[in-house]
Amino acid sequence: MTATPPALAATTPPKRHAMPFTRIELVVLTVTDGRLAVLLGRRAEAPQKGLWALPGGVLRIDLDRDLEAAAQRVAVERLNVSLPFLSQLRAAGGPQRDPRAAWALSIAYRALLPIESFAPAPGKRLEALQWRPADEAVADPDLAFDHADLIRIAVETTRAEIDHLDLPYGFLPDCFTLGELQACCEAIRGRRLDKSSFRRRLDERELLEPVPGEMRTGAFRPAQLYRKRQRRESPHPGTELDPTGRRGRRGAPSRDHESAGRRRPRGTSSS
Amino acid sequence: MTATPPALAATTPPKRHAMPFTRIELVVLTVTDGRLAVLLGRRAEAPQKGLWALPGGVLRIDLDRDLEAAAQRVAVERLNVSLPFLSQLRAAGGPQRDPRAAWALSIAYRALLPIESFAPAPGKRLEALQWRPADEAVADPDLAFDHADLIRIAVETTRAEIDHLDLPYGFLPDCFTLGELQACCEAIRGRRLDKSSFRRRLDERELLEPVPGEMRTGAFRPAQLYRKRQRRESPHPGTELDPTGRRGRRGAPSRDHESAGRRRPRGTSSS
DNA sequence: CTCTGTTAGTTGCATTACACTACTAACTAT
DNA sequence: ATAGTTAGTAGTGTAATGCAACTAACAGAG
Repeated sequence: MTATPPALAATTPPKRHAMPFTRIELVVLTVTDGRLAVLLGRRAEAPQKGLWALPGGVLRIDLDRDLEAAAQRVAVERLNVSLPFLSQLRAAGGPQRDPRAAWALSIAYRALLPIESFAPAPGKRLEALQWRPADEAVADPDLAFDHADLIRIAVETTRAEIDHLDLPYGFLPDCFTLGELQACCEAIRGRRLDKSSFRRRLDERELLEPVPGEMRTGAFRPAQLYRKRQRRESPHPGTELDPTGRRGRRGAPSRDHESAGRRRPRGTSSS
Repeated sequence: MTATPPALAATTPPKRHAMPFTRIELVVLTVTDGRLAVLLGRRAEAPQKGLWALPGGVLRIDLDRDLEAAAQRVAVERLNVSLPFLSQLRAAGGPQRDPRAAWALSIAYRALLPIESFAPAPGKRLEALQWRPADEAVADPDLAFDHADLIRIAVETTRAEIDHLDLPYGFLPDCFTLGELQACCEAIRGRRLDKSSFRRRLDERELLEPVPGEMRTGAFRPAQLYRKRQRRESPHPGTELDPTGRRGRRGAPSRDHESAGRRRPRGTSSS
């Protein structure tokens, strides 16, 4: 193949081309009512005024230190909240995406939020906020722009993480029971999981540690609370030789000696 | 919920903010010499003139229909080739990334290329092209900008795909033998794979189909040629939320686990 | 108090997926 | 014919998982 001679290009000064209208869009997910839901805002201004859309805002190169900081700023401006679990989803761009500009580029970020510790309040340019079941939003033809596509990608990504046992800490409080964790994963995946397998896999991978003494006491039998375990450094990969096959912690946390929680057998000795 | 009155915002005219200097970077991978390699170009101009870097170019909103088209245009301009297997990797942005602009944004795309059917030729602004082993490039502190990071992400993504048995069709010709496929996967993963397991997994997932009658006859026993099988429609078996409403987390007496929908008959080897 | 319903947590077993080894088949070169 | 190399298949032991049954702990109804 013949290379196009770059002769003329060399003479061109560092010309400035017009740059795209660049925005951040937020796909904020939560688990509520046993289902995965996405936060939508009703647009208070044109274009697409009145339609439901993802919260988003323009990238401000005078304010934003990087893309993630931009997403945080947008979250504060539009939702009056900060998002601890942000991850970049993808970028979408083209000339037809937004009538405000000749060429619009959006970087979509995904956030996971536990709904109970989150009070969204509509901010600039939004009339109202609404949690919408994720599957419903993906199929909604009335969402503004290409936002249904972005939501679909966010949902697929999140579900794939669950299959990989990347736990959705973003949906959970600091401490949680295994039942709550499983229910959360089931809500995301959209199907029931097996309790035994689920716990065995968690145990083998040593992702969690019990919070000593802490139990969640509800209507029924109290449950041990767990929290995320610090990823141990693995400076010596593969040298974890342990022919016994015993993993770190084994057995029942509730049986974990007297230190863990109160043991108050019922009428066995008192009667 | 209480809507904050957008009083002041309404008075602001649709002010135009400065937009980031937006570029496309290409992480072009291939398999050569039994290893994963990445294509680097030596920069012919400032900044970082003379350093090895990913091929890339400025997004042209007057030319590019969307981001992928922009990546294709850049590939033609810089490498004189078109890239059939493109996928978006991620976006990176910040004020310190490129001295040419106050705020630089790069969208990185990954491409897979079979090296034999590809003749790269240095195009505009590149003095030379070079295939560099991927692991070496990731560890190279002399690469321009943050390109080593982008390469690392591309390599990790590609390796994860192999583990998932997402086959690297981009590295292969239309028809290939199972031995070639396995060698390719081994080069990407950087370790040997077991022939028996590899073929059994391929067979179970029904990813390939034999090209009838076609054999690759080389120095030794001829091998059957295979090609990618059209993805059969798999409308994700109805495991979406079951409408019984028993998902309320608390109060689900149902013992029924929604077990795997369709079961695949085993041993469907068709030889 | 007992009984019942519900969640927490464990155990055992069957099935499956996989790694490892070994084997047969087909071809070329000598 | 023999050696050498790749193609392709089969068996076997082990680990991962799916499934179900079991015990434990608690609240509330009666």
